[in-house]
Amino acid sequence: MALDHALLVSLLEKPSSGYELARRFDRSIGYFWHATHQQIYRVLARMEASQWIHADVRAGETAPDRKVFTVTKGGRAELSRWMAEPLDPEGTRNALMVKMRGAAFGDPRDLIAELEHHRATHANRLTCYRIIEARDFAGTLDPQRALQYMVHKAGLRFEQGWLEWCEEALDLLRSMKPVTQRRTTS
Amino acid sequence: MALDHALLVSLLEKPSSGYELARRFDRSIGYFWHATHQQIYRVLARMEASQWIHADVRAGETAPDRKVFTVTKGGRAELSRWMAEPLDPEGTRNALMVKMRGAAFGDPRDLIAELEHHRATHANRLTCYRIIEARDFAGTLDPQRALQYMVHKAGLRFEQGWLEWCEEALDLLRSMKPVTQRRTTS
DNA sequence: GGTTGTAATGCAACTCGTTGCATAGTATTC
DNA sequence: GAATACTATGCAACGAGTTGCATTACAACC
Repeated sequence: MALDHALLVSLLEKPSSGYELARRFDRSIGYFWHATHQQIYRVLARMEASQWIHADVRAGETAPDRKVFTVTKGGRAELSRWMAEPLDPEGTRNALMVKMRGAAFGDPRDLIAELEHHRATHANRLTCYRIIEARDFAGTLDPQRALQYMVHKAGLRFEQGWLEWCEEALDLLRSMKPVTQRRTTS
Repeated sequence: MALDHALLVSLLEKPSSGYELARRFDRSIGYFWHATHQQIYRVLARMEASQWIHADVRAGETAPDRKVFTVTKGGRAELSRWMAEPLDPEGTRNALMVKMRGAAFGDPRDLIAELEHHRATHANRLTCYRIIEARDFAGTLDPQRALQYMVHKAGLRFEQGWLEWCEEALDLLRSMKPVTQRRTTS
């Protein structure tokens, strides 16, 4: 599992409470890793028990006591251990691709609306990432920033890729005759 | 959940046994969906109970009785139901990106080997996909084929994207000074 | 003839991820 | 001053995914 390590990196970048992490995860590293507050709280509890992180309780400030977590030496050690361990490929999962192939067994044109929605989503994200790029990654960057930018660039690249693919797929679907009922090929 | 539906599509394309599905999943739809034989057997059992698929036991042929599954009318109905239901975005997860950001808290050059390995993997897959493209998707295609090709193209596009990104990231890492120990930014 | 390899199916146990709910204080709006 | 929304944390239960093991049969090798 790597949610642990994603959180360690995030906490090294900035010590935070669980709630704060949950929200930051919808941006930054979040392009490549999403987690709900539930998962985060559980993993934080586990990591505190393993003494990879240390909680600093700030009472009263806002509402219920805020627990701000910092990475300990043990946590840093665990992170380096994990960093050194080679990754295996990681299987992508994409239900849209399943739908594309499934479309052959119904009317392919029924997928048009879905694809248009995806195209719009990717276009939006792309715009958003470009704004962040201009704001946060202009000029010369220190090593940490440069690495973050490289991750950001992967985000840009993939949104762009999806966008182009959606266009291409829409062209295909629009060119197809309605109701191409196909039976199994067996 | 969509493993169910991925299997339905796969079975519509070609009725198969669990074992066969498990292997086919490492190719074709498998670029965008991976599952172990365990998951597959369990889902098949569940779907048989729901009468979405029907088992045809072929005894003796090979070793233990082979159960060849076919999609029933109920299964087709369920597939259309799912096809019509809109998808939500799907959060990607990529541990390599976590490592990239984590690299700022150790020696970034330690990641070079890892990235080279990824680059090689993506280059291999790309070659492999190109061979399949030339073999299976040349000339005019019927609607089902055309849809499969579109999925295949997504695979090509993303392998290409990763490959280029790996090159870019390697250039960055190689240009970085060894041992850039950084503390947290808090 | 015994070992190893591969096709084929499956159980059990565990961890990860998701969903729904609960609480509690603070801030804002009508 | 009551209702609504947001910050902040957490429990409980369930379902998805992973890992390790077990079984059976045929096929090939040495």
